[in-house]
Amino acid sequence: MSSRVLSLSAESVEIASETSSTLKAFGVLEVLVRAGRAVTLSELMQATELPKPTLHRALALFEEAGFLAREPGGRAYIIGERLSRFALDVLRSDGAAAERRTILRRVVSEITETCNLAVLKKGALVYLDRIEAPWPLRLHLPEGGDSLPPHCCASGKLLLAHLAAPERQRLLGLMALQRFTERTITDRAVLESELDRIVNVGYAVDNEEYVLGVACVAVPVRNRHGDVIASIAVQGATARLPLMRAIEFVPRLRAAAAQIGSTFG
Amino acid sequence: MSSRVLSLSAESVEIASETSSTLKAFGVLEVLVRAGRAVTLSELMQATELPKPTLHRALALFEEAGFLAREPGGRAYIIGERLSRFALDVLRSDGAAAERRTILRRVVSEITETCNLAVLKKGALVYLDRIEAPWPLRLHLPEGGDSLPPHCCASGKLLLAHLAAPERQRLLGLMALQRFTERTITDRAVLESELDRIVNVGYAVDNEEYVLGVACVAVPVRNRHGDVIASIAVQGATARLPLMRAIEFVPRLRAAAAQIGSTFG
DNA sequence: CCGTTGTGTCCCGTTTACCGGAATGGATCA
DNA sequence: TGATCCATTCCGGTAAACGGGACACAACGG
Repeated sequence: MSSRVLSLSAESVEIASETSSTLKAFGVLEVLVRAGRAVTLSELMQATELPKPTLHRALALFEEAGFLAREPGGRAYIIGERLSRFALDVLRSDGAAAERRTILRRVVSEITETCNLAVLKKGALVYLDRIEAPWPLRLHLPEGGDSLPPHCCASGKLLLAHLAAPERQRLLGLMALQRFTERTITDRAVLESELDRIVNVGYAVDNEEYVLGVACVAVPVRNRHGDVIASIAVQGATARLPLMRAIEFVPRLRAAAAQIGSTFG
Repeated sequence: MSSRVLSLSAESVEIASETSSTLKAFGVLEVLVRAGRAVTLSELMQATELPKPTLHRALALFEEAGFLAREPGGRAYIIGERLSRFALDVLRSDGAAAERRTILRRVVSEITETCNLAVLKKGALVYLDRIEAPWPLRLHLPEGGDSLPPHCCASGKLLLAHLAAPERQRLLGLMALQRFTERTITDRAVLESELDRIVNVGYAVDNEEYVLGVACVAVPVRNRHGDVIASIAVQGATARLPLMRAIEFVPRLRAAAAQIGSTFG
């Protein structure tokens, strides 16, 4: 049937609940683009759950600006010249990202375990990049936008540990220390001494503290002033990668961290 | 030097005089993306002539939503994961994509061998499109989202070869050059002279360097400024398509490349 | 031929989120 | 230590987005 609702209902909630008109409009574009064909107003209404006039205004705006166009002979919207050009520019301007990803990819191909590059953003851990090792058993973690609680993963603890003392205190005081497994550290004093230990040994581990059966080891990435600005971590199922073996990767991770650090101005 | 003012003054008038906040924000993204590197708030102020708080709000919005990210350790803005994914979706489902597909299909029907259209994304090769020739023996390559290592396929080498010199150097220095067959080029110096040769002759070959029994020939797709932005390649089992015969298709591929180049604004 | 249904577009009073000058905070360098 | 530059936040005024609803228009079926 043609009643296929663009199969994008997951997205719809986000878009409709978005407060900013700009992001709403951008979400509409994402839906349209992912459909992979000309899309009509009503299809977009179903997919985004936005009111008709709102959608119409956004689409008219983009059409006026050349980002969208109308299907010749029909009313459905298609991608415009300007948006197409913009997309090409995006893909061409990924110099530094390409470098980092290449370094990460190389580590993964050497140790054949999943690695990631993460930073702390507003007190939460977010991944800048992640390369999966080609094992069938994979951990499905929030990609890109979403974030992880820092108190229970290696990267998070590592980045917390290297914060300036007052900042670290402030964050620790605010964090909920939610329990995920029986090994999650939920005691503030214990976490604090763990962080001190991490600074001393120079790496952090997650011994099934977030997901049972998954262990991680993280090392710091430093800029040229020596500040810790990100972390590289290796992560894997303990069945294949027991913590002790993961720790053996620390020297290799450190080498990659040095390379990646030098890509940050 | 770094005193380059993004050389985008032409755009600035439009953006500052734009009434809609959404289009203003989009214009900012266009400027940022065209810069091709991390850009700071003040640089964008000069390039767009927008007031500081306005810019800051737009950028914070995009950062929050994952379209942009910060240079870790720095303040400059870079392209985020979500924008990158969006761009790839646009190029794949563009109205122009239909046109490109038509051109590609015609080539395939003329030479009855599989052809594809690819770009580099974050240092890896991704297909924008691919038309299979109707032979029973087909190569099953990573579909859709996945990507290929560039050092061992014709398109990858071709696109690497046409990168700006410093960028190419950095990427080469970092790549793992994993071996896939006995013919894969795993020596950096050899690869480098191969890339130089590719620039000179104007096409690239893959002589069973990725999969034994599969050969490819790739030619560059250029935009109207002459920049290499993508590649078209023909690929086939050597049993049916020995490399020497594949090379005979170069003129035909070049003609298609010229046509496809003109579909990229 | 005329309802009916499924569309796309427009109007307009309400409200909210954007605007941008100015003040604040926080680096870096002399 | 103070000067300077730059990013970030504040805040009152206002313009722009919002969305219910009405209207046009086509495509059908009775």
